[in-house]
Amino acid sequence: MDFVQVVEEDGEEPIELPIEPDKNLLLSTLQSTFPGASGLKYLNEETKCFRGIRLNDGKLYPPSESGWGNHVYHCVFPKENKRKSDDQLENSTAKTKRMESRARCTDLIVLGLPWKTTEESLRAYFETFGEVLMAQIKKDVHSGQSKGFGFVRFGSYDVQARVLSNRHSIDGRWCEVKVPNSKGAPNQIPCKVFVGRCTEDITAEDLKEYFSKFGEVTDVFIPRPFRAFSFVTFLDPEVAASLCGEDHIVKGVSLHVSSAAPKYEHHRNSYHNANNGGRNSHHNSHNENPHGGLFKSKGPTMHNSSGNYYANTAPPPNEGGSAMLGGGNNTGGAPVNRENTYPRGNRGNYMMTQQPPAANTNNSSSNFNSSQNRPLDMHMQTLGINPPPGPNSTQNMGMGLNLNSLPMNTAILAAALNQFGLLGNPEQSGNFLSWMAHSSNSNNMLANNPGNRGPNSVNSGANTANQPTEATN
DNA sequence: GTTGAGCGTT
Repeated sequence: MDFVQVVEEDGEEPIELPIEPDKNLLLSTLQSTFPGASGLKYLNEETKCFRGIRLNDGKLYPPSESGWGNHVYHCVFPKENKRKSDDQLENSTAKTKRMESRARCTDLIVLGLPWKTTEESLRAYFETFGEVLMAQIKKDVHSGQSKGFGFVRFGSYDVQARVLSNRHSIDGRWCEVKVPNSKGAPNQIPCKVFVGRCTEDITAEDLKEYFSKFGEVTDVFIPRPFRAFSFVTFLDPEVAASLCGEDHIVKGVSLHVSSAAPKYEHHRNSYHNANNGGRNSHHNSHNENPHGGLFKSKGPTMHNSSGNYYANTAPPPNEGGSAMLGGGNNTGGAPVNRENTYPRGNRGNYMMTQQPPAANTNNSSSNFNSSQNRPLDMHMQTLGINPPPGPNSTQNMGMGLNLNSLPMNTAILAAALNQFGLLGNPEQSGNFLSWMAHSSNSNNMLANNPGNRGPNSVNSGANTANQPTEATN
């Protein structure tokens, strides 16, 4: 068997690596000794330059017909910041690259660690791939003994991707590195948009035809029975993003495009059940739960909600009691959060994306979200109004609204809801109207007198906490 | 003090 001499750094003692019968050196062979190495180079005596070794299909090829020669080869490691000029590249592969680099890192679980591996040695191992933000070993609380697994987080997605695609021998044991089950898919940009103000005569084909001029449409979903909104999924999430917030006229109707998955970042490091952008779920991503049951998938509890689709479907009439759970997509057996489901017996069991309604069901405002078993936010999206973002927004009034951030008069909203027949329950409509009267006063939308918040303001303390302050000094 | 599929006291 022939060998090639390889060093990681100049001046080190070379290590001889075996080459294959066809004279190639397997990249995996190289990486088993030099984790993170992406190639080889050697000093060309004639030019005094380093010459790179051809890599194709996981094989490193000898630099000349005569083979590897007597060179001492140097490992090449990817430079993390090499690709700063990505913006100049606009072909589709560059775009894909860009999407990847935009994707965020997640903690990775490292399974099968030797008992002896420490956080230091774990970090040292992975630092050969790139910047390590965190390396931890899970230990028994009492004994301090390693449980044989740990977590690692990288500073760049490229590094993370490379780590995930390699096998790892850490402290003499083959270990597995995976995205933890406790995470959803890594955050990605949604491919799906919400299209509000649809009329019944607008077909999926119409939408597809119209929106295809912006990019490839991979899916159109129109909930049945008719509910005045639909979802359009694009192949390219950037196309989807670019359309959000716009009005588009289809068949003479002004449709409003908005995000299908408002991102409410409750936990900074939370990628739980993050919407994967529909890329892997074009046929399974409408969150429709037609049978009125929970999603069947089980698994470790997820913390829900970042990037969950937002109340985009309601059950058919008479099928109340279903809980629309979490998330966008539940692909890959992504676990479903059961924590945020409503208790049994609570009608209008829609996921609120944040908190179940307060126990006080007599609270009039809390009923609005249950109007016809649909969250008010959904109605708002139907009207092309995005629920206001922000961690506290759905706590206002207990109903997913920060009134002051509404872009419109609540009276108009009420009228529109009535117009759409979304306030079917007279009792609840009554509640709605009384709430509207309150909120109209309190947020001065009708009074239109921003400076005046006199003693008649009906804002409760809880709500005023989230009101924008009018004078900051 | 043992072990070898799993999923993280923040």
